[in-house]
Amino acid sequence: MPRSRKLRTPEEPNRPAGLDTPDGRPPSFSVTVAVALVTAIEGEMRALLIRRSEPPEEGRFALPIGFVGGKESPEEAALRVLRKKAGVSDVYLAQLYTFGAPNRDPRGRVITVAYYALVDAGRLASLSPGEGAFLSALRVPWKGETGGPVEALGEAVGEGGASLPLAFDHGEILGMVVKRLRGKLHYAPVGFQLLPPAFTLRDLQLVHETILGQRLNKDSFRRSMLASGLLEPTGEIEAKVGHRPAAFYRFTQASAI
Amino acid sequence: MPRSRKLRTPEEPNRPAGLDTPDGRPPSFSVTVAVALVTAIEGEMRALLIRRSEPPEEGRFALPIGFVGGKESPEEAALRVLRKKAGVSDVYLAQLYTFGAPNRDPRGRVITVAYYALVDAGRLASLSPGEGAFLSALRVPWKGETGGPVEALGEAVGEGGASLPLAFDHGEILGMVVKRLRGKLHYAPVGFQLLPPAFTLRDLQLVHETILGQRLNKDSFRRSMLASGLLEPTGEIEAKVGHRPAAFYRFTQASAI
DNA sequence: TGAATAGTGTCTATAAGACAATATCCC
DNA sequence: GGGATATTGTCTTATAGACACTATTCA
Repeated sequence: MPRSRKLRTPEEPNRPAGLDTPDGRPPSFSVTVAVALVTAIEGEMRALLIRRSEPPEEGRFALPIGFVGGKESPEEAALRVLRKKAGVSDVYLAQLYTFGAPNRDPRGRVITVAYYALVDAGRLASLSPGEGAFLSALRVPWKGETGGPVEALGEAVGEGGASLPLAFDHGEILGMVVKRLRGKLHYAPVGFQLLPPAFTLRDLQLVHETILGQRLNKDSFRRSMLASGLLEPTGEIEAKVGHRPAAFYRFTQASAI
Repeated sequence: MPRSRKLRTPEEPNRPAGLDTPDGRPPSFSVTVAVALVTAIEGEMRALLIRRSEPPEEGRFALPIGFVGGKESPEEAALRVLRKKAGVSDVYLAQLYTFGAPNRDPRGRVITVAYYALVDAGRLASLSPGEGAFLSALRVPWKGETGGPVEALGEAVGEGGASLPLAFDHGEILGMVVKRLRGKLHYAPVGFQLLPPAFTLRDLQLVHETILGQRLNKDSFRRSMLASGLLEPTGEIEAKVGHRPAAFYRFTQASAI
């Protein structure tokens, strides 16, 4: 039973014992978080990107990233990064995937926990993203839940803008976000995190269509959403819309996704 | 552009620069993996547990765990742990969630990447798990995809065995596995990872019912599975079953879940 | 032959898609 | 009033559940 060393040394802090590694000693990692801040605007998925001003990947576009500090959880780090790099708080945040390939970062052993955050487009308009940060439109080159990387565009998808060079594996991460959201939509009311508190059925359908990348049947969508019990009318209706105003709804559940 | 230090020191390897942390310097982490090796036997979900023979959590029951080595990815570490602690290779492995709360482990800062592995019960019978390892039945105290921890039982669920004390947050991890599998079942043919290459529709239905924790309509299940195009008859039929033999099927897709 | 489950066919209930008709607002 | 979209209602089609009936094997 050689449980061995009880003493700590600076370069090897106290760690769980009795576990096996190839070289016998657990190596040290840096842990970072990457956050995909996603919204839906005018039928497009968009994500916050920041142009990198220094190596590595200088000049390429990256998700907000940051180290996990010594006294915070990865999730807290993600929220801190969102606050600092994107100027947003109180957003829905969920863990996506953890990357840790040995040669992922040439400068050392790094584990990255990727998160995605959802926010309604209206709130982003009044926020102050940091230097070089902007909302890039996403082009998804696959259907359904096939998966794979997505492209980030400088302009709106419909305007044929060139795709931006993405740093690291951030194109893959954004692709996983889209795939995850499409999956969630099958059984969870994802949409309301991308919408203001009150919205019309048309707004909700457009968000669903934007996430799924395909048109939906209007009648069926109305019926199923109204029958789901997740919506309740606010009593308000649209104003000044040039046509019959739609009723506003809110979600009856405060959480979900 | 103070990209600074190119030199490495033992206690602080070269790390990405230009990122913010509360204390200015990225701290070091140990990274571990925990693997839930899950199967379905006779209508029960089961997972491999190992009784811990040393602190912390001595005497409690834990998933197979291990450090991520210096030259392997977390996924490779998970496969290595499965091979060493459970004696299994060539299993379906998927990432589940990453845990990294600051006080998760009293001995230092640890990030744990949790995985789940699926294997058909027949294969486990011929394998040799390590010392103190066994397949524990899982009792799921919630319905649908509510989520929450599950209990591990020393005996079969139906036999009223006492629930075993689980180490760390492994009850939560197992609960997340069940929740994840139930979610996947809505849109992916999860079942075939828990079945041998050839199986009857009854076998498949029992696996689905075991995962979901509820009975399914036999007629609808048959129709939808056969209409899905995911199954094809092997041409073989059961033998010596005391009743009309069922046809064997195989999955037409080699991957999925 | 009987027990037991596999597999088929049919009917019904429910959900989804299509489409027409009406309602309501702003210009 | 005209344009535009919301909302309601009805009809059709697809899918899921219920159930009766036949088929096949082994004890």
